[in-house]
Amino acid sequence: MSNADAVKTKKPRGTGRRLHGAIAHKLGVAILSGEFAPGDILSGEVAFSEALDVSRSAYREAVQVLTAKGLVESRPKAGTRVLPRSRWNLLDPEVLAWAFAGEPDITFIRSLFELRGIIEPAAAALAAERRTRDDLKAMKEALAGMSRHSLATDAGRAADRDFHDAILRATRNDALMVLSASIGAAVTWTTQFKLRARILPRNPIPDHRAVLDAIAAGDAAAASEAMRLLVDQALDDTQTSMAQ
Amino acid sequence: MSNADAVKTKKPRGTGRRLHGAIAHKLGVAILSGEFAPGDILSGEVAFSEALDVSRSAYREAVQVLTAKGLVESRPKAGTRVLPRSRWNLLDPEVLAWAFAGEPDITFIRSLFELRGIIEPAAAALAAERRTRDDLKAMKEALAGMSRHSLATDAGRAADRDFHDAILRATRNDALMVLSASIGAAVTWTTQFKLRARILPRNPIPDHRAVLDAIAAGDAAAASEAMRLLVDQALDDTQTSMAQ
DNA sequence: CCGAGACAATATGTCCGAGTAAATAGAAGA
DNA sequence: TCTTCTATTTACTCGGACATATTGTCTCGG
Repeated sequence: MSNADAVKTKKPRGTGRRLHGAIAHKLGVAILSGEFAPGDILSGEVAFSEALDVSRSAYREAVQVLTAKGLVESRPKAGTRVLPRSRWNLLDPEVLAWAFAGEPDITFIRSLFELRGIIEPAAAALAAERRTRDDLKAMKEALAGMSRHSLATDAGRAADRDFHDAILRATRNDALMVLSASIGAAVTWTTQFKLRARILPRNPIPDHRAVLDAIAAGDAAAASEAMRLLVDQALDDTQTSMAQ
Repeated sequence: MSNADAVKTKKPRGTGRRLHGAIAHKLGVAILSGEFAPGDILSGEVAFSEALDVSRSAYREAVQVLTAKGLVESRPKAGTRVLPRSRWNLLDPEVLAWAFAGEPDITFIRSLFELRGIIEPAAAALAAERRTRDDLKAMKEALAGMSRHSLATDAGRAADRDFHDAILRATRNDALMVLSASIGAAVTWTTQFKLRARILPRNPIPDHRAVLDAIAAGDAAAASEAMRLLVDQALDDTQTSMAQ
């Protein structure tokens, strides 16, 4: 009975995740924040696993996660190398979460909004053509949720996400629906930025209702335009809140 | 009596990948092809690892990869469950590869083209405004490569990918550049479909040149329109080749 | 007869140590 | 100087053991 083991009874429950998930989170945030730059080498499985106080198995499984998301690549003798940013799956919801865990790059946020400005108006147009009664029902419920709760609450932000999600689902396009998670994350985190900067976003209900009305009417062009306005205003709010 | 071990000298080098990568590939294809449907449970780590003739560590690392891509979720006692399709990271290059490994869903291919039809014209417009001299040079070289080699060759398809990739890079938008891998994959595999169906795609050079010229001229509207035509024609070719 | 709480069974999660294979750096030779 | 070979370093794979958490069941009480 090694008495040294008795001291080691600490439970490294850093997050609520599984252990390897927590390790992946830690490493992912470190990479996204630039602590480990592309080209850097995380050499030494044993060294890192010991430094993080986990077994090599847990560390390796964490590295597999990072590899699956295109953040690193590991080869014998060469070690585990951080890949260039172009290989990162930046639209992966988890990677996105890591990117926003630190202080996110303003340029990157603008990129996300530019993507929203491309995807969502087009999606709204498609939704106007293809939406079913159930889709409209989901949108209305989400909008009602936004009316009940402020965007300052989790419930309000969830309703906002649900609204945009319902539109993307109404496009009946799997590839677009996948982007829902990414775009939803962008919506949520940018909203939190505004709050962090003590900026109260203007009342979003009218803009959202305009989109809903156009989709319900089956007017693709109007839906696209209404959504474009909505995204533009959200970008304005975000930029002013980051400027200060 | 370990003489049975001596027989076990076989090298299960299924693919060129690492072992856990090969397992992940096998499981990923099985899931994408519908062999394992959402909700199905891959219960029994030991059973699966033995069935695949690999250690439990290798199997677990493979499952971590699938988990990272949103294909499965595993919990103690409950087993490893295949997640609903909406949770899959269908735009992940590796997942896309698994989707095209079997016989891909026509609906899904149409979804990808719809996404291209949204992204690429908008990207071309942005590229027209932001392209540098180096960007134009890359596009010209890619176009030259397409002229030299037919799309029936790997080199030709690579040049095609390079062309679209250069445009997305010229947008100076990280979020759009990430989609490059996905869209590039869609371009490559759909081109191969046409070949498999003995359909010779029409000469793609003029269409591509039109896009390049508009971007070089800095005419965003023209670039967008030219790209829209290009994608539409590619979709036409693909649909006719799949119809037969 | 039905519901709530305790309990045990089971599958995943974690850890350990050894041995294998591969890729790069260095040494030896041409 | 260039090529080839060796040798070391590093990731990769394996098998086993223990810990942990969830779930289904069983019992007890209403």
